[in-house]
Amino acid sequence: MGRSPCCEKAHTNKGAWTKEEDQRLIGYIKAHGEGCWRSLPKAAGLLRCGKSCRLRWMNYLRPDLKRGNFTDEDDELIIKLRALLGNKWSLIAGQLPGRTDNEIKNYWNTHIKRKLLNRGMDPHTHRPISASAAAAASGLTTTASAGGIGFPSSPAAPTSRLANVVYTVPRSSTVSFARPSPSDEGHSSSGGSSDGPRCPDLNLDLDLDLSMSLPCSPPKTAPPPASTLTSPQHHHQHQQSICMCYHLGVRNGEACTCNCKAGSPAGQRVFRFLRPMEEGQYI
DNA sequence: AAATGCCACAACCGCAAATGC
DNA sequence: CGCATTTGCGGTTGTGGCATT
Repeated sequence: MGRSPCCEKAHTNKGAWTKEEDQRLIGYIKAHGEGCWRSLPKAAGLLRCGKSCRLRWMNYLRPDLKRGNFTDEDDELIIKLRALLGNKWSLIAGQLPGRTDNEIKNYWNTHIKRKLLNRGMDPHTHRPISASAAAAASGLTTTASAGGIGFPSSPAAPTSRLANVVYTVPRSSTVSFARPSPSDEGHSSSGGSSDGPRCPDLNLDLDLDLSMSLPCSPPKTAPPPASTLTSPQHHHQHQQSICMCYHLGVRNGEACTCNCKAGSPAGQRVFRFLRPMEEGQYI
């Protein structure tokens, strides 16, 4: 019963990849492109499951990956994005070209958590440790503490079922979140148990680089050529049609009322999208 | 020099969304 | 429309390398 295994485990290698396996995978993808991960191992002569091949390629072998240390600017961006998005590592990685979700996730767990602790910040709540400790002492869980990211908690905040959250972004850019209540969002992955607004008014001072590519449609719908996906030219071409809907979790352009399709004028930009809240998610 | 502990990173697992039929 | 399959994501684990004792 249940799901069939993704591959025939008895005949697949596990653990660290060998150079030969890497070369086989690189060679196959160079010749045939990405995709069809399920059938790729057999076609490429690899004794691996498709998921393993995909992970190896995405996290390690992709030619556009940036190796090396994170800069302080990267750190700060990750901290802000993590505060904004929660553990949406793939979305965070989308803002850091050449970095993978796995890499950022690991980096967060190993470096940035400690960095925040050294600053006296709780890495989970992004609030001063003392405040978190006080909240903990008073019996509040991190999820229940309404404040979120370093702004004062507001117990008197309204509990509207569709709380609008406006994130003000420098460079004349404003990001708006309209968060549906759990009963409104049937597509939420884990249902969500948000009771009350978590971030009624937030200014993260998030300095988004508008040159980053943020396609309105999912890559799957309109996939750009892999070779140009991360090229500076590609970024430049999309500077005038930025929409964060897809990268922030809304698929198929739903709930997107931004001007990305028509090409918004320069200057003030307003992005609107639904941000599904995960169960136990806090920002 | 050997033993032990810690850390960082790669890889795996399970689940949910997306897609195809 | 419903089911099966594929893909992608996030949490967790395993392991190799380095530091310390």
